[in-house]
Amino acid sequence: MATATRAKRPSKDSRRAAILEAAAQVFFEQGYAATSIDAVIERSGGSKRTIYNEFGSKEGLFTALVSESADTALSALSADGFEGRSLEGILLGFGRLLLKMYMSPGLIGVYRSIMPEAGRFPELAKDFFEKGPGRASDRLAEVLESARDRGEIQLEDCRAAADHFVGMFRGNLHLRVVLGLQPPPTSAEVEAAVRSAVGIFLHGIYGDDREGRAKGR
Amino acid sequence: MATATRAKRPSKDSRRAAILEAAAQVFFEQGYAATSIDAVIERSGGSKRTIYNEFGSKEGLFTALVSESADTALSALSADGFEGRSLEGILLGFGRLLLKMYMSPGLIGVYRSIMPEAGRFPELAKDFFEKGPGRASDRLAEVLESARDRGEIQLEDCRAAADHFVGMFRGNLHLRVVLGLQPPPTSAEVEAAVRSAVGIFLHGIYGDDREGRAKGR
DNA sequence: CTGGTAAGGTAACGTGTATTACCCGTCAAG
DNA sequence: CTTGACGGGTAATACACGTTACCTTACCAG
Repeated sequence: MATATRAKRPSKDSRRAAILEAAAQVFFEQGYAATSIDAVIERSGGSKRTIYNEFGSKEGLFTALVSESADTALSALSADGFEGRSLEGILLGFGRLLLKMYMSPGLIGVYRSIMPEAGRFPELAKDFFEKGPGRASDRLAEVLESARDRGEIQLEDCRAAADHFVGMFRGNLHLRVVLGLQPPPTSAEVEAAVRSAVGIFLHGIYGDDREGRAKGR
Repeated sequence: MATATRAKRPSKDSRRAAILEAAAQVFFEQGYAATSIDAVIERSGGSKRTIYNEFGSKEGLFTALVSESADTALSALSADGFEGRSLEGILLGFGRLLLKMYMSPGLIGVYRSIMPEAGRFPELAKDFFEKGPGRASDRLAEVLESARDRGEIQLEDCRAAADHFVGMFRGNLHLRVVLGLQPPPTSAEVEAAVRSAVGIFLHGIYGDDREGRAKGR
């Protein structure tokens, strides 16, 4: 049996992808409990049997969907090329990355759907938090600590500061989008929000000797 | 008919309150779609008929629950006695108020349950946002603007800054609690988080002439 | 005390849904 | 071309839930 499965019948992977695509539409729109397997099938084509063969159950499908959506949306957090930059540059880059991630349809959907189900899927909630907001905060805390070690900033609790920074990007703008009260922001709006947040955060970080002040205009 | 309804049969108000109490437990724990009317009755006593007489439908019950929970938790936002205080004092007080509100069981529950239902209850979502995070941001923006007018701070976009401030109090700590990954923070943790957030926010706000610097220790 | 009214309780109804038993077409080997 | 087996489609099953029809009981006017 060749590993390359050419087939008239759609390949296993494409079936799986189509189901996950359809599942994203309905689960992320209606929530886990209100979504029926039939509704997924209506959009993906194929049959319920395929879903049960591939994912085992409704829970399995939801778990796989959330897990993969989060992984995809959050994978950008791994690729950090922040080495040679200034602290302001790092924060701006990090902020843009964060805000774009948080505003991506995949993560918005994960947010919407995981909240009431966190009790039913504790491991999923834990994984999501640690891979996303938790990791973002960890990485930023490291950056801040090394900056503190170099004497660039003065900060008592780098971890708390990192949490606050991350929180600024899940503020009212994010909430409005998650609640469906407004469409995702344009690139210009994203950029403005990032610059504003970084400005506030940065100028509160610099110590009393304000050497870095002239750098930003 | 006397207004004081002494009754062997529990008064209408107490029945209503008992139902809402029970509804809060199950809706906020399981989410709207996964909650059955029977589950509410099991905890409140009484009968389904009572619920349908009082609230009309499952949707009506949920709407009333979210609406009243939000009103109760958010009523503290109206009572502002921030007049004579310094900007730092105002922000600290406002921060404590915000964080305690966001961590209250009622608002945590509203958060959990309204997210995936925002599409189904657009008005409820809008009301919630405007009465809560939106209003908080509005009020803070006013405070910031008047401070700017007095020359205390230099800030381009007070509205954006207010959103960021509010966002810091819905950061990773809040998310962990909403996802059930940790219990609500103690008073000491709340105080530490507030001081940290206000510190970052404030020292980023003060203009180049850093007159207010000596005030806070 | 008595009758009338409205609210509370019970049980049924119809619907929707997760899951599975069964059957058919398709694909690879011989 | 034939054959055997496996994945995919259909329909049935068992169940849970929102809602309501009907009955019972508690309250109040006279």
